[in-house]
Amino acid sequence: MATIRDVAKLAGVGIGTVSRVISGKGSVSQKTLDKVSDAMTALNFKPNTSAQSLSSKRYNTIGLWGTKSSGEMNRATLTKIERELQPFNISLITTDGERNTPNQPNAARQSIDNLINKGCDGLIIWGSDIQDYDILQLEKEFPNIVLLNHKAETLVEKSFAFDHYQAGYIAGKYIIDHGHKDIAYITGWFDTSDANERHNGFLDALNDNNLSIHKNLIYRGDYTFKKGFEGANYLFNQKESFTALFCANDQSAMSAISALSSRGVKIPEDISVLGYDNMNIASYTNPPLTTINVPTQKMAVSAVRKLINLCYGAELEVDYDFDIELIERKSVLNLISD
Amino acid sequence: MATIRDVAKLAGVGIGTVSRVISGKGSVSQKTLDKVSDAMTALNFKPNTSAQSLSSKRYNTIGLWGTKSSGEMNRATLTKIERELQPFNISLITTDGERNTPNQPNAARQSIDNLINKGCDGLIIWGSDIQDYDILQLEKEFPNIVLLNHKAETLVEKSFAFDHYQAGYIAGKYIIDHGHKDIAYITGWFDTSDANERHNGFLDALNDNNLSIHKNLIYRGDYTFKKGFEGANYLFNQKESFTALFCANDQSAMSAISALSSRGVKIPEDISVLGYDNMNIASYTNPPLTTINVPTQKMAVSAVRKLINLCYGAELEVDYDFDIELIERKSVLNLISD
DNA sequence: AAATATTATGGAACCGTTTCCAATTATAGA
DNA sequence: TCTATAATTGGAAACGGTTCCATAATATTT
Repeated sequence: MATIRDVAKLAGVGIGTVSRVISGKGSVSQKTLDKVSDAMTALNFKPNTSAQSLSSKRYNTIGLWGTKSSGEMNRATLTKIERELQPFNISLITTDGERNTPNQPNAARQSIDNLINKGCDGLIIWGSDIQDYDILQLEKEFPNIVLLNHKAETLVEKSFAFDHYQAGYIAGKYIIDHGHKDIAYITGWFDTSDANERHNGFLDALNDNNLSIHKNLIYRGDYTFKKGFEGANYLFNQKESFTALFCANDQSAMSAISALSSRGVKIPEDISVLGYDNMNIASYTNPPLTTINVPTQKMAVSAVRKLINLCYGAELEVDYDFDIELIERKSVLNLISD
Repeated sequence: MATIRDVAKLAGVGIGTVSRVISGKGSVSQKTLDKVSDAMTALNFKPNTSAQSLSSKRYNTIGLWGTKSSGEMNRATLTKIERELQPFNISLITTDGERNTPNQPNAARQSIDNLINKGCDGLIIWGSDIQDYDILQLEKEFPNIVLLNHKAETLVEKSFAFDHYQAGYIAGKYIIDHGHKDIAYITGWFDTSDANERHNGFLDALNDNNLSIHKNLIYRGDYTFKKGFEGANYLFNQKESFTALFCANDQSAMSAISALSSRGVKIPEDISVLGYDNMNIASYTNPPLTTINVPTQKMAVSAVRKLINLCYGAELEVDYDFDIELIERKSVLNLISD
């Protein structure tokens, strides 16, 4: 591999000049620029990134921290993120992060530190798999972070999330407004604040309308197809009947629909089902799934842009306002005739 | 940040000794080891990865090259890969790679070179988005590569794939063995050799049994839900009727089932549907989808291990034999009474 | 106890950049 | 033409590790 010195020698200039050409900073006359460029192509010179990082303390790399439980972290979003990074020639390092456990109360922070230590200029923290306290602490020591799909109160500028409470509320309101009074609910996994907010929003919407869910009609799910399927069967077997079912995500909604359909239940005539996420597939279930659109990709784009701004100073358009939209398809029946 | 020299000074030893402690190579007496370890924790010393890479030419990083079109690259597989890497403390850099186009005949190679240039010890090439010729050329210059979900004839040791032709053949055979003669087919996207092999395998199975598909019953899909849905509607409207439908992947199979179901078609009584991929959701469709299991995660694990072996010499168990398994669920009816 | 082999240690040189400053050259103004 | 100013240039020093060799300390053999 050719080094900067080889280039300098061939071009008949000093190494400082070559460095200036590489970075595009500092002034170089057109004549020398040409000489150096020629030498670089002649030698197929590629700057050594380790050397660059070592001396500049700039890594041109950002880290993505998230855990397997952040299931939404799908390839499409990852691609979106990479697309934003590409023009700046910034790499993305992904991690399979750890969550805190009673046994390892610092697991999250430690896996984050590991990631930083690999040489990241900044970090995207995906999801709510880490406590706010830890986030704030981290941010003090390492300010180049951005939160995706999670909001920390004192870090609004760096938080890219929508209002989960409101989203839950909208879901509840929609079901009520369609005349349903007997409602069942397959929950998600209650390990993050966001999940709890959505949950509370949903329940509050019912409360505010003097409705409540019979405790036998709440099934504790975990976002998986499996639990959605099992949950629907469980609920169907209760003596309490229901006309509407809210599922904490589309995956459980889809498998719940399958479970119910295969028992001869007509969706939505017998039971309405409302999902949450608006996955690609939601338009292609039978019936097409009414659900709540989660603007993950938009949030991801803005989060990355903000991070680029923090790390490298580039001024990019950043959005903090993410619409929660209820996508009306065919899986919820309106019981109110007007 | 503390450096190796700070540690050396505090521990009262030379920098070489500290380096030996870090790497665990070379001999260090227990006494000095303790002194150095203490100093390292006291100073919260973390070796600088750039400096390490610069001087050792080892990056502890591998790159994952794949394009958005390799849709299977889902979070679950990515997590599997990261899990294999973690014990060795190796990072993963992902890219959104480019494919060659008539305008940019070297796009793929160039995006690979970029990735290598970021500092990778090795590369996972995911999918068939690059021509064999380019792969062989690359491998000559940069031998630490491994192919995932693609087989290059002269690179068997580095190829981790199953036999797509056979998989297609099995699919065709299964449908025939269940007595179907009027068969429809929603294809995939014919841009990779693997897709073509699967296609040929499927068609050959029919051929070998003196069956063929009416040209009106072949719909050119692209693996998306959308095309599966549209394809099913298109096929249903043809005057030629059919009792079985093969879809090139589960996504199209699922949306095809939805489309047909919503038109009152009973699956599998009226039309049988066979998928391909065995996605998580396949067990939870209505009816549960009979499909062909693609051992993506197993292949990924072996591919990574082989790569670790190539890059770092570790001897790990590597598998080259990936079963193609037809998962029998409820979406294909047996017309043969016996 | 002396000779020899083995283990442990220190530190200079090096990896390939960036940074910074001093020196040189070009340009503009008087 | 002579300064003053600005643009351009060269290269030493620094970034923080690894490597390697010479040397010192210990253990083993005779």
